[in-house]
Amino acid sequence: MKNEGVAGIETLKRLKWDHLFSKETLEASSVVTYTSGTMLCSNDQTITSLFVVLEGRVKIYTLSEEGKLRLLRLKAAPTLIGDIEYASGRNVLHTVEAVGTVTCLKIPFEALRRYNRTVDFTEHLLKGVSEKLFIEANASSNHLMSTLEERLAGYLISLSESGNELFQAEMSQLKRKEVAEWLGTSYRHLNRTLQAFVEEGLVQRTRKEVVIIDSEKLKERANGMFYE
Amino acid sequence: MKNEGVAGIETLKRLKWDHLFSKETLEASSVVTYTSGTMLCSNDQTITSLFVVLEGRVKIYTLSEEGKLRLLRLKAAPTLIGDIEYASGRNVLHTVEAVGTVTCLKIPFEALRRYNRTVDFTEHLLKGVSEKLFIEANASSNHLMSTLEERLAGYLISLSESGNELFQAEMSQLKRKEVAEWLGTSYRHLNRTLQAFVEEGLVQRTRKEVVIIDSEKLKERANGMFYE
DNA sequence: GACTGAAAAGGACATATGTCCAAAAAGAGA
DNA sequence: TCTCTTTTTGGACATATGTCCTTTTCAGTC
Repeated sequence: MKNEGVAGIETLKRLKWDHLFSKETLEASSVVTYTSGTMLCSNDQTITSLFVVLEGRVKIYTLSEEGKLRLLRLKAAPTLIGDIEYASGRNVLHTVEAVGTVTCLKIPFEALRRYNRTVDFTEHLLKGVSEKLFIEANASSNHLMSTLEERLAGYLISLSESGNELFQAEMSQLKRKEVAEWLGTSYRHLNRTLQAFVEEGLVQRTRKEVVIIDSEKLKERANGMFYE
Repeated sequence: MKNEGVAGIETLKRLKWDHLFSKETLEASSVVTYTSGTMLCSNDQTITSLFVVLEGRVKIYTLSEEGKLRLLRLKAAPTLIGDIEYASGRNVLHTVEAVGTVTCLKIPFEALRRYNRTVDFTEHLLKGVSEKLFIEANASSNHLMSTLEERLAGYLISLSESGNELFQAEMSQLKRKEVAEWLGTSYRHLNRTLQAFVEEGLVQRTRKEVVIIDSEKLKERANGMFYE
């Protein structure tokens, strides 16, 4: 790790992730900072490094050829980017973009292959990738099997219930447009559905935010949909 | 491994998977045979063993509370079942059902944790889970971003192109109803779309099968959609 | 060969959702 | 305060897809 790396190691220790990497691996790595809006990697590209997001938040999405955006998640540090590609040897699955300033530890795949094939590290990757698969699979099923009304109600409920802090930290404060992208619908239709909730007295809508009025009925509308 | 296990080891060797498991692990495992239609595991259940499908084919799907079926894949041996759950510690993500007779090596998670925490094995799991994530993510994007027409055309093309033998082996010979479940649509709408293709002279439809007539135009209709 | 159950085919209608716009409202600078 | 841009809001319309049925066709089996 280059001279600027000390801060990186500190953070790794704080996260209890320092045991995952060998000395040689860290020496081959560097701490990188990205300004808001920078892509850490994008769709279908090849990448050659793993990113350990140490600080900041990233936005994960796919962009189709026709330019449609599918927002998957906002993720807060700590998180891994490039794990799936490292594991599968494929091109980048999802585009990742910095939201605000982001600090990463950038570790070449090459170094991982040479100096880091430990059970600890591999199990860490495995656990992480499995979690991502769970989230993706659920999102996918949810989308397939329910209407926007249910998903939107689920989203609002998930933002308001206690015990769901991680989701709230990551997914609140989306702009309206981003909410639409995340729910996989058009801005227009999101508004329409929101309007319906307002008319039924389930929520109140200001220009800035949506406030839940009748969380019981809203929960019924969500029909079991809940995000975490 | 119990006395019936010899056949299991033979198969593992043939698949070049024998180096993945320690002697102790194999001793704690057993070879199990399932008759057609049996569930190896189902949605939201807990499981405690990994299944190495040695012979036969399995059907992977999720069943929602309302009884809607989402068919994910037909998979031929060799394949792993329960890897995601082993890795994440969560309940079963997808229901798995035997199609025809299926032979598995059943390995308790317990034994894996005790006797099998090797880099080789963990990397094998990691690679497998990543692949599954890729397939799931693509399916999900495809579904979100394209109409049934495109997906159906893509399915038909994917079944006919050479160089796609794995997909063909696993996904041909679905019944019409299953195709609908896999494409995530209703039987009715699948028929309607098929009918449109017939009217345009893209395919010919007998009661048993669909034959491609104009694969060029069909490919255009698929609009880049291709499954593998 | 007639019966029967499963699969195929499609008519009729409802609806969730997308597309395209235009007007209103709010901020951001100058 | 006045522009200029961005965001919000919603009208009008098209369409992809689901739901519910009825009819047809075929593959067994008694």
